[in-house]
Amino acid sequence: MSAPLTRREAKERTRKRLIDAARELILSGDETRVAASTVAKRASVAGATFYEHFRSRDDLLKALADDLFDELREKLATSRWEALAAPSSEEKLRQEFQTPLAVLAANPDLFRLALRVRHYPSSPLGDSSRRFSGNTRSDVVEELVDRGYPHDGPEERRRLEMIADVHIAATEVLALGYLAGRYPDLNEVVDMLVLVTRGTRLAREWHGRSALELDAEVVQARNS
Amino acid sequence: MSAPLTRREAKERTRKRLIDAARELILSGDETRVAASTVAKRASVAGATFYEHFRSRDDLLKALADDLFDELREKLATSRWEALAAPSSEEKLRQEFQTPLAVLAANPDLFRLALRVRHYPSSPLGDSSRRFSGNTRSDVVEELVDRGYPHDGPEERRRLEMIADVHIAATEVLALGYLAGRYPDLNEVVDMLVLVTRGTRLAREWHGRSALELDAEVVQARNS
DNA sequence: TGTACATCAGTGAACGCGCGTTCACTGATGTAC
DNA sequence: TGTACATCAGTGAACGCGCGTTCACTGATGTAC
Repeated sequence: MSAPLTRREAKERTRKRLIDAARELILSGDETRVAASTVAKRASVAGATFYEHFRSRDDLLKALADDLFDELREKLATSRWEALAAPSSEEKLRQEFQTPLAVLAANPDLFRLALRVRHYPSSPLGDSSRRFSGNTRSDVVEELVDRGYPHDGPEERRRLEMIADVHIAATEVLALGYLAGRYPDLNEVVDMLVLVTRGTRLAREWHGRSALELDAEVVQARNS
Repeated sequence: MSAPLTRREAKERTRKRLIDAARELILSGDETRVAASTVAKRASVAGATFYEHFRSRDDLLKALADDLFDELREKLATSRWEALAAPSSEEKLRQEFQTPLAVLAANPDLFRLALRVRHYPSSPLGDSSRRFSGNTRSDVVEELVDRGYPHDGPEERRRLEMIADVHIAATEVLALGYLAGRYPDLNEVVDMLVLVTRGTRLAREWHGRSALELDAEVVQARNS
């Protein structure tokens, strides 16, 4: 039997249907195709109903974008917890790349959406997306500080941000290559990311010395 | 006095006006706004004239995209020539990052366009953009081979592609950070990129050994 | 060199389409007594 | 518990807009004799 829906329940149900419909549409490709009318059609309601729930198309898109990116950020944030549980410090480092990679690989639609809208200043999704990127960078910077990277003064902070940017970007391209089938083995991908940190972590010993000086030292040490 | 334009000249002039208009529009933001009618208006011709020169809106967009990305690739390709001219091998490496960075920084609109359309499967620009990305990766892989990175067998080739992807992605994010004002000093950016190669070039000594084993060796060497 | 015709670049007006949004309305749910 | 009215979720039809594209046409340029 059909439970006698209260007005509130009915309205919430319809709203959810609209949001779900928009979500499917937005994740399955081109968000320029996420039209108010299309969303309504997919939710099996009249076009006018859309405006009983959202002030405008952009209103829905913004709400949805916040939801989606918060979700992704939360999933990515679990990586640190999981990494902390790893036995050795090497395993910890690998975990710190493994989990984000797995998250991105498991949510290709969401991942691709983030990549797509990131550079669209005009898109209503652009804002949430850039906020998301900024947050992710902050998260990673924090991680680096925990790992003992120097972070005093603006120059060292800037360096940490650069390292975070590089780690994130590297993770993203390689995840993309994995999704494209170019790098079928995630272990190889993690190996590569660990290798990148072998370079960037040299910044830990950077105190006024230039990259070239530092590099020369490392090379000497290896050859000795 | 107005030179008596021949028909051919007149038509070419109009075509150029249309392409230039489209180019300005596409570089100055949202390419979804590059409508046939907008382009015609900006070129000061009637809307119907557009179709005397291009079969459709997509036709123009594709032609334009090819032009733009070829242009960018050509500019980036000069980096290798310039790098070869550098005196020392360290300077050479720095140049290999410095020039691409300078190119991206000098063409922010074009750079941002490439980023924007890269992940749009439906956009008529998407194809050219992805072809461009693939070419750039090949170019960098070639560069790595020249620098003595091992490239025998599918595994090593894959590794080279990964390294190329990482170098490109790192260059791009940092260039973006420079454009955003977050990393105002390009020298610092180059330092960071050189640091990244300090990690990835460890792949040169990788022959069947794992990243962790190799890393342990390096750490030992440094501490000795 | 002049005349008659062919070609062709460019035009204004119109078409159909999908879209975002509005509006007067309907019928079911909630509430006051 | 029943009745009269208020509220409100959802609707169908319509509006205006910008867009991609087409079409019959114009007037200048090219060509054959």
